[in-house]
Amino acid sequence: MTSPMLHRLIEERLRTAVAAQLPEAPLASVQVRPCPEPKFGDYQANALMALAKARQMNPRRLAEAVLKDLDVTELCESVEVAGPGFLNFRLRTAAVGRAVGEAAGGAHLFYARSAAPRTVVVDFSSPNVAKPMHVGHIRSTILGDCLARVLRCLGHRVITDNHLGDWGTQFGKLLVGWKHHQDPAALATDPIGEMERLYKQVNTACERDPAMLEQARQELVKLQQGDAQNLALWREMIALSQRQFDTIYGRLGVRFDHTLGESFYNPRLPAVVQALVERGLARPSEGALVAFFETLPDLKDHPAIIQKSDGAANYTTTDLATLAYRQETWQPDEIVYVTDGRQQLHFKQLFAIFRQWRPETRLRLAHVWFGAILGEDGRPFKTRAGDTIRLADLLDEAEDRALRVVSEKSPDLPEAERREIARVVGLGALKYADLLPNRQSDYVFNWDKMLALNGNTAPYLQYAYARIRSIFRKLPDPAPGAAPATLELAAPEELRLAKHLLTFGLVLEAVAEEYRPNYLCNYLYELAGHFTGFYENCPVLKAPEPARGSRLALCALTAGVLRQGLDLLGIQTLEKM
RNA sequence: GCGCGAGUAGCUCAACUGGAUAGAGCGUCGGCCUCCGGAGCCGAAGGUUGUGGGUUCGACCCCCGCCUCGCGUACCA
Repeated sequence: MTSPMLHRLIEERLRTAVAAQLPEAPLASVQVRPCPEPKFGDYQANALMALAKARQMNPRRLAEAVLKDLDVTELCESVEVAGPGFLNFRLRTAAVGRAVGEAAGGAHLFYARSAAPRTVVVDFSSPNVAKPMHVGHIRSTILGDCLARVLRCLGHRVITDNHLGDWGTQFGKLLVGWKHHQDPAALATDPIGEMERLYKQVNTACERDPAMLEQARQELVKLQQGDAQNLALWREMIALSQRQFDTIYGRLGVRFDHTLGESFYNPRLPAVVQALVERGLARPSEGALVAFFETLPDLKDHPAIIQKSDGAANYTTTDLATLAYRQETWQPDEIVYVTDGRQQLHFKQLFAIFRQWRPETRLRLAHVWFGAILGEDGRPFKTRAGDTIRLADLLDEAEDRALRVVSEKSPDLPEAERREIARVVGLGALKYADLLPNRQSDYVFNWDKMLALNGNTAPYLQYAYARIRSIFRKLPDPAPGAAPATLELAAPEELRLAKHLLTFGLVLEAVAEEYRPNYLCNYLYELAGHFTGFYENCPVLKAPEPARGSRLALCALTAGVLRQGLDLLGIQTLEKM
């Protein structure tokens, strides 16, 4: 009867009872969820109302009938029909104590690995070669990494792939700049800055000098035709850029299983175009090859070009080739693309073409899009001079600001320790600020808010963790005895904390299902709040047994869930701060 | 024009398949230091969820109209 998640046990039994009453009813919708108000109970099921409605039954009568077939007596002290047909479950304290005791014994941490693991490709970050990573890359990188971590934690096979922008028309201009205007000293000290400068210089020149533009085109054509010198220079640009990416990803703790950039798919593009034309999915129009969507209302007026009039493929084609490659290579059940919301139309087109091209596929395709990061003025987040903010500078500033706070609050710590704390706190704050808002809304960037020690911030959660850890440092016996198998949960604050711990897995599943890490942020913040209530009202070290053992176990489990939850957000914890 | 998205407390944001009295932080006001980390805690005030209809036992959420803002809308990605 044991399980990391009590609600799941209740749910299974409820489904059995519903099936007895309504044998034909779909059981997936029958779910048990936490009550919004503790006064109603701990968990509720409201699916019966919908089932009754669809069958023109009296919802309360159905609920009462189901209740007769439902036996959860060892888990719940009461099950009631409430209001128009809610089913409210109130857990037995002993059942909570047992479940939490199992976790304290190391059996689980309130979540379960999926019974049906999927293979999921997560495509995120995707910076461009020869350009600095900037603030525009942070949300994709942080969100994608977090989703990959959560999916992995739940037992899915996750493949992360960084789809670099390493091909395209910009390389014609870059090659012109590299060959004629390069400053070797600058390239040695700041290769990305120098490449950026070269691109801007040539790009500006092209705008007023057709000869320059033509020269860039020639270099691009040579590159595309496999010119040895241009290929070598292009590879060097990629290598220099990759070093920058590695540095940033190293600081962020982000890693990729694969880095297959756009150029990897070049050899596959002609076959994709040919296949689409042969299947009648694309046809000539105004000199280009274009896919039309007459039967899809959303896309009726938005055809997609798959081959430009100059014969070159564009990003729709590259993405189709990428999609096909991933399907053939990894046989995923699901591919998740983490990009900003402006690409919604592109992904609608991409998915629509792919569905027509491979109608037999059961692949789940998800465009996980996010809003913009804005400055205090409500405009896109830029430097005071109006320039794009480099990601490296942003990370530096996060650490600098955190160091100032740490040095002010803990001046006695050695500098090396303060710097390490500042690194963890600063980066954690930055990531958390990105993960906390609903990803689909724009959010306003604010250093002071993200680094605050109160409110829903990473430093607050890290602080909560460190505070718990300090309790264990105060133990006279550094290796306390085993936690009790069943916790005593006499105080209301203990019970509330324990019940909240029980819902960790539910939240992780919601994050994975809807691709929304903010659920996890809010869960952890609530957990810290429940812990505070417990901590203020329930002495731990001075409590007599058996309360002391139970409370120590609650502390250890809260710390464990905080650490695990923050780790899933890509955020580190500290023993002291 | 069309499409997508947003509009929730003074500000920044939440709100878990439609579910019960829409919640936090900041700011404001008022409390709590003999106590395991005060980098803290407790409390109060603050709302016609842009607007007008509709569906429903029940709507921030679904449908229709309107207003405001952002983004996108065939050869950049």
